[in-house]
Amino acid sequence: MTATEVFSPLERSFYQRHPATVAPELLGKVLVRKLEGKLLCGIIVETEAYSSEDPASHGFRGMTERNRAMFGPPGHAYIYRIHGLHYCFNITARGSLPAGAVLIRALEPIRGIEVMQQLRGRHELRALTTGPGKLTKALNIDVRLYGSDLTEPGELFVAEAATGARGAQCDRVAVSGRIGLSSALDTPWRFHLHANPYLSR
DNA sequence: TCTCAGATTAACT
DNA sequence: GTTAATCTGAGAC
Repeated sequence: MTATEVFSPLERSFYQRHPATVAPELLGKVLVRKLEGKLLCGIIVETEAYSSEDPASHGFRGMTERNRAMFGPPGHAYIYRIHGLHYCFNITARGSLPAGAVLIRALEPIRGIEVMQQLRGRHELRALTTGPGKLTKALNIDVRLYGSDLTEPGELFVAEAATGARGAQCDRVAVSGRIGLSSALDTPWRFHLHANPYLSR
């Protein structure tokens, strides 16, 4: 990493829209994690949209202690634990909805890869961030970052695509049904960059 | 108060 | 292909 690289967070207005609109536009953006002076970055290659009008969403049945961030202001981190073991990282996004968020499912690592390998305990690039629980571990994301403002250049934020980053933003966006759900499978709210090698599956 | 399913992963056979 | 690991909230009792 060089000191000349500057990442600017996306503006709040980017997140003040429906999750299904925000989710595909997040593809190709860069997730930036500052960790002990080091910079860990990855291109977002796979997302899923969730909203309070969706039976599969945590926000569907009202606010609980865990999901309260979904009902808060847009552009913040919603982090939760799944199956008692793994964390999933979401970005809150909603227009006039009472709650909404976009799940980040997979990244393409571009900076701080050695640190990610340490955190994950794995060496293969394709095993670092190709799943929701994997990327949170690779970037050391946990509940300490719950509610973080992703429009501020702090420990964690989302920036415009870095120049020369494999031209990820030129890839085509593909749409499909979401993964791992038992309800609302006919809602095509999973978005990913076509043929990217770092998709979760 | 108790039970179960879940936006998952990795280590088994 | 199958299963264990193990936390939270909803729904049953």
